[in-house]
Amino acid sequence: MASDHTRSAILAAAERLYADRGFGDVTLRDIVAEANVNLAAVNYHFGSKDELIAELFVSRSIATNRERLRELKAAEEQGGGRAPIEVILRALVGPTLRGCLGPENQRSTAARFMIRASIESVPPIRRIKNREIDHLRKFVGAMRRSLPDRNDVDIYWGLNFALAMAHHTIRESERLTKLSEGKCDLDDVENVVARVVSVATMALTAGRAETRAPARALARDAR
Amino acid sequence: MASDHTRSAILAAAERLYADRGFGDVTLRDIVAEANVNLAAVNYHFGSKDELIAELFVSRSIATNRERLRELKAAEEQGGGRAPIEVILRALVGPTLRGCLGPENQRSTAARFMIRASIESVPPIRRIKNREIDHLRKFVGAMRRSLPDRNDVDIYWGLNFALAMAHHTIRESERLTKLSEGKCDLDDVENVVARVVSVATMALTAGRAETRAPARALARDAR
DNA sequence: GATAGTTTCATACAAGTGTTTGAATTGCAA
DNA sequence: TTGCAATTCAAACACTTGTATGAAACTATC
Repeated sequence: MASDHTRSAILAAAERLYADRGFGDVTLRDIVAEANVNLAAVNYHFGSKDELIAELFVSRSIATNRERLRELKAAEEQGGGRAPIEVILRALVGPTLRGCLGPENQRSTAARFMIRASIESVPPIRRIKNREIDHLRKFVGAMRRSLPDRNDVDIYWGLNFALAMAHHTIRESERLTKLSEGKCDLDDVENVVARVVSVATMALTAGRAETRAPARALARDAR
Repeated sequence: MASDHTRSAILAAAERLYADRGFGDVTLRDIVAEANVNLAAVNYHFGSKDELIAELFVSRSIATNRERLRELKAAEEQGGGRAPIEVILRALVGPTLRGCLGPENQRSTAARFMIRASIESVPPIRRIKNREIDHLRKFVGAMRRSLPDRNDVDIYWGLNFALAMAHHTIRESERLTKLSEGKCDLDDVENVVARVVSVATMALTAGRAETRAPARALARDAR
């Protein structure tokens, strides 16, 4: 079975580099340099570069999903099967935001890697990514239980917007900081989480009549 | 001055391919094949691949910005210097959503190219992208005039979330369709625009006390 | 301590990339 | 038509990429 040392060194180095620089411009030679191993080691241990990426993504994916679900289940059990929508949304976007924003030294390479993966969509990952939908369905279920008289379409849109705000804020954090001249403090992660959750909650709980058929009359007037 | 035919054929082909497949896997040889020109033509007319991308991005960028600003100015003039926040947001996200979603045959390659550019962030584009911030500032100004008693931080966050919802919905439209089993109709673009504008408006106009210090007590309780 | 299996290493390889070159072709003015 | 510049073209170039090879080093079992 051997030491496994090289294997995990490669995984760690690859995750770090991909998280920092994206998949586009990280070569195998970059990875083996970072890991201090020989070039051929990647193909020896993983078969190919794509299989390395896939293994990295799968293992990180199930770890992340497990964490989010743990948080969700705990909340639902505590609430006797129904959690407040804010808590559900917090379980959905909190871990990722916390892992990607905040003080540099406490960001997790895992979270940043997953964000890269969700953005760049490189072939080996795209092939696997379908199962993330099954994971999201569990959140849809919890949201349905939390808001029983909300229709499904609104739930889906609410979920979509919650993820949108979280991911976009992470991706464009630098631009938001620059645009606001530092007035939007992205290091205050809990504030960011609260804002995202607050807006998503509003989207999901706003007056029914308005949200079911969202402001179309107004849309026409505005043309 | 010559015919310019080759030049514009290359630009069109490149835009089409980048819009469809992203920057990652479109080679110079793909472009010249699509444009029916010789390989060397790109370097002859543009100097390098990066300069081709940059020129494409710059020209599309100013065109898009001009359109958004035209819509914004018209609205403000009609309202005597102040436009309703919904109309401002509509001018911000409407054109992009309309250009990227909806029936296949009426999507604009320009809009789809710009979305790719905003996602993949390839080096030649990253170098130019700063001026987009100046463009966004004009929308910040309009939003300030529309909501004079809102503080700047809330404005910035509202703008950020509006763009977040629009872009994310475009990028993940396929996933949302699959997740909702078709119940979220992304071909009904005006409905999508209305939803995004509606939620962003709520984010920007919700009760002051709540949004200024967003639900932090609740956040603590939820842990 | 010899041996067989595993792991490392330097090196080579094939394929693909953007770019360059120099000759051919074209288009246009004198 | 002639001459000259602009443009096109096929081919080659230099470089980087992921992968394969075969020898060397290591490890553990007998």
